[in-house]
Amino acid sequence: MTNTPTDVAPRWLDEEERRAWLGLMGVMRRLEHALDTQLRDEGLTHFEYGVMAALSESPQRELRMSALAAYAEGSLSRLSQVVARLERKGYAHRRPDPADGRYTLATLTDEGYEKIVSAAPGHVAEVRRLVFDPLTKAQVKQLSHIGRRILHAIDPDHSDGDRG
Amino acid sequence: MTNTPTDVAPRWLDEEERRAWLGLMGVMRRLEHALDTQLRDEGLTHFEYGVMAALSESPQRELRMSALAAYAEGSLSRLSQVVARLERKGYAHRRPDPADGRYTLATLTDEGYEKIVSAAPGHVAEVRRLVFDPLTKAQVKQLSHIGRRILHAIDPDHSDGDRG
DNA sequence: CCTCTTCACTTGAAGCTTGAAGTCATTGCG
DNA sequence: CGCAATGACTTCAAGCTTCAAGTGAAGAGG
Repeated sequence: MTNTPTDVAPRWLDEEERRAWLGLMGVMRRLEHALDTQLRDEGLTHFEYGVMAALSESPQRELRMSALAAYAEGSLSRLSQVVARLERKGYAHRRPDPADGRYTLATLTDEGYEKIVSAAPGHVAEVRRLVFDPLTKAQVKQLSHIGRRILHAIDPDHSDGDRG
Repeated sequence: MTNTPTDVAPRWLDEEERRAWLGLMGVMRRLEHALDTQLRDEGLTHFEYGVMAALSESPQRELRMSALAAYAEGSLSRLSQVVARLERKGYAHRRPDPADGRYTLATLTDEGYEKIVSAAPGHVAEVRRLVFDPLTKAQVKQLSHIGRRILHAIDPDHSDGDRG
């Protein structure tokens, strides 16, 4: 069925790799969508949830925008837009860092904290249902390793304590 | 059918699950971005590439829109917009199915075929570099299994060809 | 001081995606 | 045949993301 013709093929994907690739792509596309759908009732996107969750776990529920962008795996530009949205919703607040005016500190408001606390159980339950329940403990461990290796290939200096 | 938004706190994620989750999220966000970046030189998005690749491997390089949407893991609405874009670029063509006017057949033009053939080697090389080179053969196999299980949890009737 | 450069962040415009509503062909039923 | 129902796609308006350009704070050099 396959054997797509090309003139200058590097190493093509073999059957097993193809299966893995389809699986990975499917998960990437469908999981994100499923999580967004679950959070839709809460009026949050999955990315917004991630941002608020990161803030909620930080000291003073506060982080510099650049640090927050790294946690949330998004560009600074995207984060800026999203935090502006969260501010409009009353969930977050921004202020210049008193220690250095070039930095901006994003803070989770009390309302934002309540929001994330009430949304978290449902969200975690969905994550568990879709990702962890179907996997064995060994597979979860494998997934950690696999994820770390791919991330390292994408960005070698992504703060890793990588060991073999 | 609404998900219970709050209620009881379910089982939280343990350390290993947390690591796996961060890995998976990181891969989802960064890999898609990396692939889009690689294909940017070709003037294609990763999703467009997937659509064209699916067509190129089909008989007559032609598929019904709904079938194509399933292959590409996207909504029919999204696909419709994307194929319109590909049509504007001269890479694809649409026509009503002569056998039943409710269906639409999307076809890859010769120009589109040339495009995908010239873009494929670079793209596959990048996929290999980011995903398969860093993994052992055993991990690739694990990834197939893990992906299949998660996909099954997201959508139980998604063509289940599980053989081991 | 004043200006130049760097750095962290924000804004603007364009493009992509989404869910809802709309279109159009075929089928079912009287 | 007429007319509603179904199904497959398309379009629309709104929202989100992106890259590039812009803003403003801190420090360096004169």
